[in-house]
Amino acid sequence: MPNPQPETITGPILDWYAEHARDLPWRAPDATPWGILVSEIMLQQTPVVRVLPVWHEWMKRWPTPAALAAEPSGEAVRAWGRLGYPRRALRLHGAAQAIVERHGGEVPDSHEDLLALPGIGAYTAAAVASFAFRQRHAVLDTNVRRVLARLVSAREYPPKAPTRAEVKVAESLLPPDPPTAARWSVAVMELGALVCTARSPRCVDCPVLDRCEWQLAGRPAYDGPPRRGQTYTGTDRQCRGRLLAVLREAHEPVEKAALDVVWSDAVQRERALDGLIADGLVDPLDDGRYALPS
DNA sequence: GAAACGTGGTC
DNA sequence: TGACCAAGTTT
Repeated sequence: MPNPQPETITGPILDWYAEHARDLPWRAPDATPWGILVSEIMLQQTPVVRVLPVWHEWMKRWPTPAALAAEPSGEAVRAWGRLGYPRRALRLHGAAQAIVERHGGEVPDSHEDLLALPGIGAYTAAAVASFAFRQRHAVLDTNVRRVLARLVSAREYPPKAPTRAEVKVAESLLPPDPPTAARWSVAVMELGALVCTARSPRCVDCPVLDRCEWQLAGRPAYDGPPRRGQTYTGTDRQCRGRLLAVLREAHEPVEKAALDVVWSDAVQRERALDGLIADGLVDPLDDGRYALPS
């Protein structure tokens, strides 16, 4: 059941955020919608500390969507560095092009238009609409889902995939005033990132400890199905990463042999390379060499 | 709805 | 040491 008095939860968390929020550049008063959008894509499945230097580099080099859209997509992939999931770089470049073509170079402010951009799903559309345009949307990322699972549902962890019920809970807590709702959303995320963490939550520092259903239930351990199970060593993913790293670090097209040396299993190597080409991350040139896409 | 998709730090 | 985790999206 939703809390009958949401303010008893939102109030203390908003107060906590006012005092403990990290000073992140995409939260600065002069942050642009574009800068916020770029940060949201980079932060998908990626820790803040790793994003910071790359974000600054991108903002300096491509301060507007038009600036990025004017460059080859391969430059976005190269500047992505080792953030991981390089298809995000390609999609961000595609989003920049779409913003120029469909929205006159301005990041759109509607959830619907944002959702239509490549690489932007339900979470990121809600996040950009909230954080860049101060709108009222339920923002359900992994941090918020974990906080609400504990606070409201007395579970240590949320379900594997977001459910209708989670959306309902998030909406029931959203303050009516849009700017306040936007601040609330970032505040819950921050609480999840700094206090209500996955592994060792710092409940002693929690502003709503006395209202936490998980705490009141005696912090029962997670009892659902295993939440993970992906090894990395030896996978196609690792192989793709090795291949792409060669192209990122080379500033001109490379011979096939330069790719062959970084992965010994030829069958897997060819499969991974084909995948990269199919994804548009690698361009097979007519002369037999390979390059980042233009 | 499950599976694929990078990378590096932590306990 | 190896499993888990970090502001998800796409197919």
